Amino acid sequence: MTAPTSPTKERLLELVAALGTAQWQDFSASAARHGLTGVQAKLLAHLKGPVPMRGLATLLVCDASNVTGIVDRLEARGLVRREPDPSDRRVKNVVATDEGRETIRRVRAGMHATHTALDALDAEQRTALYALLERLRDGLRPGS
Amino acid sequence: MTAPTSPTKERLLELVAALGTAQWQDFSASAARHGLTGVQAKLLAHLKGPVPMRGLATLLVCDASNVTGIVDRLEARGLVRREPDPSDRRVKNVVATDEGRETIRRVRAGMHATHTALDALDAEQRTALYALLERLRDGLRPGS
DNA sequence: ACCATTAACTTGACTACCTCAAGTATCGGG
DNA sequence: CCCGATACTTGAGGTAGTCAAGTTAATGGT
Repeated sequence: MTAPTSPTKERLLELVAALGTAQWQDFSASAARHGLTGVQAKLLAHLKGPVPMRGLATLLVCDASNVTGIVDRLEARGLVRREPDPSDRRVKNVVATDEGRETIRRVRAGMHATHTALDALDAEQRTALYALLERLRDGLRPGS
Repeated sequence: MTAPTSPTKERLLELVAALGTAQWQDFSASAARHGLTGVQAKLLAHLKGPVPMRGLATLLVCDASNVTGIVDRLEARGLVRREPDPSDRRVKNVVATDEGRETIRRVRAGMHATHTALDALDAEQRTALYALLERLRDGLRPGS
């Protein structure tokens, strides 16, 4: 037989969980080396442009009041800035400062374990992995 | 060319992160439906047999004193039991109660998004995914 | 056998994260 | 103009995480 009987869903589930955990550990450890918590770095990672507080709460899947505290701490370190939205005075847009952008870049670059793991795959494997993960994520995203 | 140039490492990194996050959200949401936090459920998931507190700290990659609190709360709910280790009186082994085992089983079963996502793959895709993830995790595990 | 070291666990103090309820300011439609 | 909805903040309360210190028990060397 070509395939040694496909792995059970339980085994796959376990593996996906283990991978997610390992990746988060790697990310958090790298963030810690730059004086950030994992959550702070994750928020920073979402700031490719200005994002309203509410939008961050949606992205992080948490209450808006939680975002207030995280942004407070990032702002105190000068990695992020709140600026008023010109078209809606209720909204505060969060923007990464130059230092913030540089910091998150370094955090990503410092994920040694993840980089090493990905380096172990050749181009073909990466393409296959990408396709499979994309498919998985699409199923994982919306609702059930 | 057959492959549309393999995806950049950055894109793959991002995808792995997104997948990890989505999976954790799904797990935590299912745990919450059973009155548990994600961390509590994760600890419970490791209890296939008796595990000393220290071992749990290693598995969860956190300080031993942190485990004390988590186990306290699980024990208060009757999902877990501390029992003395016969061969080393310093050690307390944590064991899941029947209710604890049943609860974690239900939490896993309640991960609707993950199950749906995995159901979208055929046997061949699962086998390929499993192999790739296993490879990734092995690289992600030890040191750099 | 004895003592020093080391290991497992808990406690206490402190911070971060997270949610909910309530409050303030603003927006937008009738 | 007023009412309801939306964006954000604040405060209370609980979980999660770290570090330092303390207790108890195992262990190794002499």
